[in-house]
Amino acid sequence: MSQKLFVSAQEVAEKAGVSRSAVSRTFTSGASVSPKTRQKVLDAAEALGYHVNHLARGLMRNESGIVCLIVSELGTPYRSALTRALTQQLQNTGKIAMLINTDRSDGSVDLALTQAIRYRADASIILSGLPDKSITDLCLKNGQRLVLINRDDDREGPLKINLDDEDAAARIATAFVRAGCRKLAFANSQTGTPSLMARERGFVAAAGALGIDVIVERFGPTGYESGRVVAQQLLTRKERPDAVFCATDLLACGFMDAARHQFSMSVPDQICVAGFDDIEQASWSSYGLTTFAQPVDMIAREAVSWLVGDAVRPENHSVRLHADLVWRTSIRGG
Amino acid sequence: MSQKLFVSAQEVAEKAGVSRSAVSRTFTSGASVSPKTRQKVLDAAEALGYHVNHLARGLMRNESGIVCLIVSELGTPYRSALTRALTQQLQNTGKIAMLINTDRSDGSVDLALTQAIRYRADASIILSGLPDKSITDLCLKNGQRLVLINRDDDREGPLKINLDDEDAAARIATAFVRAGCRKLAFANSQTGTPSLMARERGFVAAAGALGIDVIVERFGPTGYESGRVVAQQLLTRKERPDAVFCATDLLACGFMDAARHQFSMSVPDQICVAGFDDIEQASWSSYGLTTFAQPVDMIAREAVSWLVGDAVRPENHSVRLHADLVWRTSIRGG
DNA sequence: ATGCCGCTTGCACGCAATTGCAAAATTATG
DNA sequence: CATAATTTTGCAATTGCGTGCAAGCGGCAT
Repeated sequence: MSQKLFVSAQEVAEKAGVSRSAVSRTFTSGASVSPKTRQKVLDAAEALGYHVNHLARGLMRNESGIVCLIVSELGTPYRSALTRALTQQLQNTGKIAMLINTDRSDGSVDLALTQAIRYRADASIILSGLPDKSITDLCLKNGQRLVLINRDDDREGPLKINLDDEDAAARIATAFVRAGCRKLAFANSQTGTPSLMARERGFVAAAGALGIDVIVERFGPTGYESGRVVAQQLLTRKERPDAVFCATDLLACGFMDAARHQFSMSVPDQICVAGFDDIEQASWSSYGLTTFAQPVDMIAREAVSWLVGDAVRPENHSVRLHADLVWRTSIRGG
Repeated sequence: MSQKLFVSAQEVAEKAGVSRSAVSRTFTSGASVSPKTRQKVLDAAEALGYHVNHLARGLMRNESGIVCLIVSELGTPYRSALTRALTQQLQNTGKIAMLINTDRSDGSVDLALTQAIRYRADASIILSGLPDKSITDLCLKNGQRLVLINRDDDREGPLKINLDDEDAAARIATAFVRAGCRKLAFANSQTGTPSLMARERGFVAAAGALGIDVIVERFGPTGYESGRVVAQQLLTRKERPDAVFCATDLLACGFMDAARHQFSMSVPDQICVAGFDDIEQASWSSYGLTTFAQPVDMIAREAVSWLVGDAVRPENHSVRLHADLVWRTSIRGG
């Protein structure tokens, strides 16, 4: 009574008075069915509430249609925006997203990928963390495609999508100098993820080329609170910086709030601030943060089109996308 | 050569020198296997990189382990926080989340549920929109469980999780009055979702009971920009309100920013503001928004524990959770 | 009428697992 | 040591579906 099973192709076949294969062919694009049996099947299916079992189909075709999204800190603006774009793109191409949370703990990503393998996901997209080589090898060996977003890794096989972090950092350094700033600082988290470190490297190097030393301060995870703490550290020095590049917008928001409300400083008059990601909050008028836009839609498009493509893909495929500078009011001039 | 298939239980059985059932039993908790065959199987599995095929398992057991999350506007702080909590809870209980984006378009949710049926999801959790009755009936008939979060619907079968929106709205009305406000306003979006309308109703009713008329203004979707527009509408009246309850925090942030930066008003001295959701940004020092906290973790726990429970569930199960008032600085006094 | 061609259709097998049942192997008991 | 009791184990059936193969069917030219 309660656990009534789903309708199967068999039942549809009986009701339509055809063979089960006819039902199967009706729902398989490119199969040979005459228009009239096709219609009989569709009517019967509609009447019974039949829907193809994608578990069984996946079993046969050896292609589940599932793509695994591996994410940490989904509650964060940038991560959720990217996740949204990815699931949307996947849906548009007939795939479906499986979502797995990870945390900082060791092996968390490996566990997620194991789940992806169990469900025979066609591919996995990794937005956070970096899996063990043995696991990625297993994925690849089984024909599962892998996409690494913003994780600068040099192993072969996966598609790697990155931004021009270093170049962007250099651009903002010159922007600061052009605005008359001379005491530059970089605010980072302590997570040390590849893209954050690339921004730091690029900023320090570009400033160095202009003859300026950069004060680098790192603290905690990549969030608003850390931005406040770093502000505390930078603004209690005897020589305050007059421009700060924050590794992410969340850090920048925290920094600006502390600078304004705790140290009564004016942005951009006394200190210029820039961020990275272009989260929605960056455009809110309390911040007006000048920042670099992550091209989330383009990232999603690149990832998904590569996943579904049967084009022979080069062994070491890597995409580098450009981050546009979005100019707002947190830097003087412009 | 490329599409090397996954390792099957058959191959593991051969390598371990046992039958395929022994392999199956090794990976089925509660099955009877002797310690030594079990070990032989585990060794062989490890060596070959074998992982149980959950598609096939789901087929046999008639239980896929998949739970469908149906969400719109995932990029939004509240939605992403709730989604995160849900996927985490699901993982903790051995289930896995499938994520489907919906938009405002007709039948978008129905399409999502169809996908859920195709993949034989054990359950679906709907965070946005409301599906057609014919579809939910189909889900329920097939033994798929349904959870509706913040969608006040009266159909039988699904679990409904709601907050005490009306009561919360009444509490904030008295708080405004206690702070000395007399000209109350309510800022809403035009989406007219049940919980938003409940907040509006509750606020208007409670104010009415205190002898106060409420100016209600509605605009657009539920986001920051709409908050700004509503501010425009409310603050250009000849009699400005001195307290505004915004249906969500995003609206409240937009409202506060417009009030401060566009109308040069001081919050809370000239106007008090309250929101709903307690998104992370509400606690940022630029806002310090007094708001009601959505108990996302508790919502997730309730939903998931009901999904996995075999307890006979009453036909019309409904949970009403309490939204705590988080007092910050956007209302005078306290 | 016969032969040929092309499109449909059904049969039967295979995909990767779980599980009831009975035989075999192990252990406990008299 | 024989017998009973208790696991363990393998066989075979089952889940829902896709697909190669051969048979069936209709149309057309000879």
